[in-house]
Amino acid sequence: MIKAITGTKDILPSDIAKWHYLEKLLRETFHLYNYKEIRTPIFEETALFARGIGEETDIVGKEMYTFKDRSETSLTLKPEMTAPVVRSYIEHSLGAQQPLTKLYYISSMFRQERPQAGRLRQFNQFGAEAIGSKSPLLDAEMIQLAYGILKSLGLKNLTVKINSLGTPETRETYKKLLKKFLEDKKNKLSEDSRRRFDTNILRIFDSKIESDQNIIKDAPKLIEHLDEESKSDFEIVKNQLSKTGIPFQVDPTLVRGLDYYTKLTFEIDSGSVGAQTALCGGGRYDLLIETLGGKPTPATGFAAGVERILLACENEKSFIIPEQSIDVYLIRVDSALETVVADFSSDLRSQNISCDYDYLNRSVKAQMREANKMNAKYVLFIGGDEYKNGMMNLKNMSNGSEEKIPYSNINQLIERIKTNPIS
RNA sequence: GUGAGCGUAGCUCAGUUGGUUAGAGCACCAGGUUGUGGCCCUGGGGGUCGUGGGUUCAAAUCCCAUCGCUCACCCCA
Repeated sequence: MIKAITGTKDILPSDIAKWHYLEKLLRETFHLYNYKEIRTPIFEETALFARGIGEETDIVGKEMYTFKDRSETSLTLKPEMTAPVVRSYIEHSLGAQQPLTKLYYISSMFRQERPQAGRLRQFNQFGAEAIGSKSPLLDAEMIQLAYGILKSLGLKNLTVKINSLGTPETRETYKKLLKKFLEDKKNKLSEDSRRRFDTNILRIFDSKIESDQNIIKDAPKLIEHLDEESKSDFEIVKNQLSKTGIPFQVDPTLVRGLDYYTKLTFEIDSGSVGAQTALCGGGRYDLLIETLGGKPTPATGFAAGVERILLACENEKSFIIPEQSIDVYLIRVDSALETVVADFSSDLRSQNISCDYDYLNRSVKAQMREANKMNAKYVLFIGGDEYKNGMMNLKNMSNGSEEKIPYSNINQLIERIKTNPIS
């Protein structure tokens, strides 16, 4: 038997409803904030991610699905969406049409990691990017937007963490400071952290190893060495969050694994999804556009994991999807009337009435069971004596009542079904 | 890449110290008055016990290998 590739999942009809529910909520919410959808190709030139995300990141270093096409071009299945969106923004000069571009997306991403709870190799993210403004109000809006969506889904167990990484200049100054502090303690650090010392020293804060944490806890904090603008922007974000009633905590160790972040970064965690707690992560990336060849343009955004969110919703039973139903199930009492039933179905469907019937030549009892299983609101019996007298039987499945309707008057039938909805 | 746990019906699982034709619940199909659902009752179909090898008179059960799944580490959504 051929099975789905490791780390990929089928979304079966039995659980598609909650995806639709979420997608509808997303489109409505993004519209509320005036974001427009963008769709980019599933793969890109590898260089886009190498340059955009950063050569030293885990994503680029070991997680990408990279392959060569027949012309030997190196291609990569997108592991995240910010770089492609920025590429598209530059390529089509979206910024020339208006100074601020607000975009959202819902799409599959690919990363070759070992799967576990809340982690897949093909997974879906939704997110937003606002390109063209350095206003911290926009950073606050991102958090508000993401947090609002999670709240709308009924999620409770949420933590919003924020931090500021400052401008590149202050970050460089700070890195030197940190390097100086850690210099003589370097050989006490774990192997991973010693490697980070040279590649990306800030990520040492991410280490979960206790001995590392003991060393790093007395280190100077980036947040205490911010430049004036980063500092005041951070204050504005915090004020704005407080005003909109979003609970948050400042986490000076929140250093995200993508190199392009500047100033504000944030993460929304859930306690309901296993070890992978981050439902959503984002922040400001004022340098990325020029890194990818565009004009220097400030930008901010976030990405959220659909599977993780749905997992949290499932575990918290945060929302309930109503059962699916159809309006009418047509039952043929005489097996000779198959084509009559088919014709009636066409008529009903053309009038926007959802219906179905038995294609397996089963007994009336079997057809009734089927109607019941499909949550049909009505059953229409066709055949027998009524049919000979030009009538058919319409049965209301919630109260069991039946009424006769002339076979020739389909309008009366449609009227009945439409004006007599069962709540 | 590293570590741990688990593979028996479509699903959830039972299966004794190795011992007849491998079971249950749910789901599916048929029937329970000639043309009517849910509840209930009766019957039925469906399994290479993940795969390959080994031990044995005898393997779902013991041993080895292999594949797959799950969870965790790393990191991230």
